[in-house]
Amino acid sequence: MDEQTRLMHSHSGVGMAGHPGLPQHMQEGTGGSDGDGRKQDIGDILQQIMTITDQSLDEAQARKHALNCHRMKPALFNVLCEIKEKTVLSIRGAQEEEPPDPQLMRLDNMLLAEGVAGPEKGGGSAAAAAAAAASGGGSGPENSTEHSDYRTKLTQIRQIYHTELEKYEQACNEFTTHVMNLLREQSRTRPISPKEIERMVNIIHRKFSSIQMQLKQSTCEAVMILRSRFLDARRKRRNFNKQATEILNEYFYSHLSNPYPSEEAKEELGKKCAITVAQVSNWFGNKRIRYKKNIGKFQEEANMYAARTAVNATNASSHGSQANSPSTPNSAGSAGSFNMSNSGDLFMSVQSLNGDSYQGAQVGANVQSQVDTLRHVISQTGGYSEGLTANQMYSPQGINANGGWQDAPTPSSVTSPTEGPGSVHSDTSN
DNA sequence: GCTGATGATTTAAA
DNA sequence: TTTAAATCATCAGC
Repeated sequence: MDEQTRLMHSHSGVGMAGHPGLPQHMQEGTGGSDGDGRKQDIGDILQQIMTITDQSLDEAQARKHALNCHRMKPALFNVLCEIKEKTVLSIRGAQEEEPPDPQLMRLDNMLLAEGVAGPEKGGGSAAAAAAAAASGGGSGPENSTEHSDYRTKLTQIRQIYHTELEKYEQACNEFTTHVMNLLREQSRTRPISPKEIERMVNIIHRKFSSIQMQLKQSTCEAVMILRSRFLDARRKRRNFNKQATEILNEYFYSHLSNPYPSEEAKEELGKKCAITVAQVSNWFGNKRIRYKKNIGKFQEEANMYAARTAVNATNASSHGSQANSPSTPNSAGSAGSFNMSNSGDLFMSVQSLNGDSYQGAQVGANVQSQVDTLRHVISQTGGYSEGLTANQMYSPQGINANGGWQDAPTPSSVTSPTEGPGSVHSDTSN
């Protein structure tokens, strides 16, 4: 800067013709040859620019006016703009070429999907539909009330979002206009090209869009909270109806040695219970772990279902028809039909009643007597105890020493478990 | 309101 | 991918 000033002072003596406030000798011509004269002109203008702050306001205004009206001004302006373009702006320009922010895109997509952004869709009908689906398609008054509540709250979020967005946009436009006017004004004395103004506008927009992103993020969070509050399946948990539970329990206890229904069996159970396959899987997962954890607690239940199964088996046998139970993957019941009438698992459920057999579970004498009764019933049906001895019937099966079902790991492709002396085919029976 | 039951979710392992 | 196990969140009976 000092060097520049010093150099510029060395050119003093060259002035602007016909302008007030300039040395008289400067106004009399360009002086010397054309080339030298132009150089001196430029040097003089630069010097005046550099010293403009040292002058009084009136003097500065007069010089400013003189500069604006100078014949060399447009050329100088262009040159400075060009230099600026090649240096600062070229660097800045490279930085500005950014791909669209993926996070912003995600937020936009989510807000669109939720019906918060974009055109009004009846207060988030898509989300309401999702709510209906999540609640198992229930269409009771309770559901509709909750959905309208959900919609109301979503509409509130939408309104707040749009209000804030409008505010941001308004502020952005105001600020942009202000900056543009300022830059345009300054472009009369500084080398500011329209392109640079445009870039500045883009920078302002980016700054504001980062604020917008925060708004979108907050809105998304609010929607997520709302969704979890209203749509979270856990919050919407409803116990299965009694009949469904009975069907599931019936299957579980009749396949106690291998309570891993195949996909087909799950589908069939799901159909019968009016629940999804996933729910069937959940139910069996829960049941297995809870049964294993506390066999004693489930003894009575197991006993009851074993008895029921036995009775069904008896009826089935005497009527020559099949009981209504889904087949296990390794049972040889007719495909698609519910066949548990002759399942060897019946024995397993009976065995499970024998507390000595499983992890120290206690079984009372009454249970033992029921087991005996069941054995009797089973033996009467003919075909269930074929080839089985009393020892086989009471040998520990199903849950092994580690607390797992023997053939649990391959539920969908179960083959016969290892059959040692005194063992019973886990699911056999055919 | 407390407590057990229960359906769903998450995490780790195979 | 399926399962066990742990955990969460709600339901339901008292």
